Amino acid sequence: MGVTIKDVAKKAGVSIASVSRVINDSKPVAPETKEKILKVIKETGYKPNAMARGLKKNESGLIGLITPDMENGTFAELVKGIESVIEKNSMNLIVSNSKGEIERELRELHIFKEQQLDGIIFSGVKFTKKHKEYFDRYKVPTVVVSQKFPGSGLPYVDIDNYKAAYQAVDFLIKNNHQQIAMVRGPFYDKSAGKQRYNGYFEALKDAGLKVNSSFVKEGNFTIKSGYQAMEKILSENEMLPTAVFAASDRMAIGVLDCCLDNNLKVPEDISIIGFDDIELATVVRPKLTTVRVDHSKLGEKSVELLLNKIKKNKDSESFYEADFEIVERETVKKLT
Amino acid sequence: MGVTIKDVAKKAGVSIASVSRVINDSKPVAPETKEKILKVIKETGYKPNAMARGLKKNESGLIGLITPDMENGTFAELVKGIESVIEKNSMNLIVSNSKGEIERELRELHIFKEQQLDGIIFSGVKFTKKHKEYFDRYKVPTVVVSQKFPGSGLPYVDIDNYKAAYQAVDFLIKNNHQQIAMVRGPFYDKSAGKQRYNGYFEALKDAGLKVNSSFVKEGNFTIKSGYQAMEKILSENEMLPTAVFAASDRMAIGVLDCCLDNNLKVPEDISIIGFDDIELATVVRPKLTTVRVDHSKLGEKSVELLLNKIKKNKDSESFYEADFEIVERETVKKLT
DNA sequence: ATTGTCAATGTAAACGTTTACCCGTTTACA
DNA sequence: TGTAAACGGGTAAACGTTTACATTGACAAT
Repeated sequence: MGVTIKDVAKKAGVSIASVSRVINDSKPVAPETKEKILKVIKETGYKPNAMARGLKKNESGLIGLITPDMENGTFAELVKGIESVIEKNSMNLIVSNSKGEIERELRELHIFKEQQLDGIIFSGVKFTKKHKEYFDRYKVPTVVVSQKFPGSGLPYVDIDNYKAAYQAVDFLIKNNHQQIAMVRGPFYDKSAGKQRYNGYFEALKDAGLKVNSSFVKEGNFTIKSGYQAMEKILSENEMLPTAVFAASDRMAIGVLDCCLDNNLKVPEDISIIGFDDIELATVVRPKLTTVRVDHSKLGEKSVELLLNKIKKNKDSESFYEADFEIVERETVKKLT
Repeated sequence: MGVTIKDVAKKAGVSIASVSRVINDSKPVAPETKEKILKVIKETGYKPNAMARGLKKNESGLIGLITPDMENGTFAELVKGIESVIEKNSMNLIVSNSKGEIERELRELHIFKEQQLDGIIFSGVKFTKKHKEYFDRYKVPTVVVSQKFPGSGLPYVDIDNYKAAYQAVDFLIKNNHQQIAMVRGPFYDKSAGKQRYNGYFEALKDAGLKVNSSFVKEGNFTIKSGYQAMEKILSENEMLPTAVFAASDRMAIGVLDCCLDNNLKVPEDISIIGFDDIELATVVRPKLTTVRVDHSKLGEKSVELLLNKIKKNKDSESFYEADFEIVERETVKKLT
């Protein structure tokens, strides 16, 4: 179909080896020959066939990203970070949405194996026996992002979810809140969702506050689920919390919506703190106080770790924990 | 490295041809043989190498998406639509962000050619001579999405931007607004941004309203640019508009923010209508009245068109125009 | 018994590269 | 001047598939 290395070689009156050498400059070739070849390449618009090259060199130049959710507001930022370093290494990014379904996730992993991806950035929701089998068998270089999966042996890039949650709740406590509710995410093994809950729990405990189980409700990180969780908290408790910690900004927004719809003023009647600091957090009124996580950085770091792993760089870090920071905006009130 | 078709063949005591036949079921093979082969495949975890296959069959199973912006709130939805149909055809999606820079865009296109992508979904910002050269030379099947590029000869999937803008402004007029400002996007050729402005212009003209050039300011589709555009409108005019039409929801949110910061009540003092209906539109207070565009559908349709083009389906549509609809929320007030 | 047909399978070429190996010329140095 | 090293460049094998073509054997029809 297109023009191949043979065509170029013939037209330039050299062997295909020479052409290969100039396009990769893998070996010196005489200036005149080089020029001749370059000229033909320009004329014909020749592009080396990545599949043929990949087959031979056993690398595809492709990195895969599996996420459970592309609409959570952090995805774009994550991809931005990933792309920035992928681009520098002239690789390409394949994305795929598992929708949080294990079956789909596994299927994607297998497809990625077939496609001969050089590495995978994996933002899974759970690490099952099947995952283990997969990674044991195929050994595709992989790094986990925004999650940890201890015991999987996979390097990860994340923040310290426990610590971040602890500090968020502690921030509330320092503002004299005592009745603190939480809208948490689902629990899986040692997942981020679980860690954030642990942080909440310990912060309360350390402050000598009792944790009230009807104050914690589960959501699934969507705005709607945050709304519904807050509805439950409102209806099930006579004495309302003075503050709520949501395990994601989207859920926090749902909480906020719910409060507003129930004529609760934020932060006068009730304070809210979120998690992530997505763009939404700053456009909502009142603006959301939250825990800032630099997802773009997480993206960058995960590719860097992955690239190290691909190059079998033995003494490379096997994890990275990014900083976080509480950003005060308008949804937390200091009680007197 | 991994297990290949040869290994499977040897272990099953058959020829590689037979193995190939069962994994593709391209030709009948005796049930017992088949079973034997299948068993070995399962045992060894054999996966066909997509690069080898692709090289031979001259197709990669890869579709590329180029967008200028992944953080505009429509991207996730678009990709969702794209993925849903790509998945059905067991293909994979490569994404790439041009950041609206022509150079980068062109570079991506060339990389896509090298990677032997089967097709490209192109959301460009401008169609230059270099684009034309590229498509003329390489003939990679391509469909344009959320844009048109008449004269490029490329099929497109979009809405009728002119009509949609016209109706949005007409909606304002029907609510008795007469002083209508617009925050428009940048103009390129016959771009969507231009079309939306034309719709605004004509709607005013048809209603016998004069268009006031200090009422129209340019943004670049970000929230911030919307804010700044509105600041200009506010500062440059003694008599303020009673309504503003923003060419995207994000800019509309910027406008809203600016109004709020300037103690203008929305919609009491000023009405706003946006464009796109991204999720943000519903979480902002007051909730944004806007023109709903189904980006997920646009995504689906663009892959469908692309697949037709790849299969050289001659009598396939060469464009698709999706519906849109005005969704009334809380930012437009009916004047009396 | 001979031929023909058909199904199942095998053989080998081809896809477009990279690269180990080889060969011929030139250069450097004793 | 002779020999070795260095250099430039060509040949061909290999990467893991698919597939056209060839082969085999079984069975039916003559």
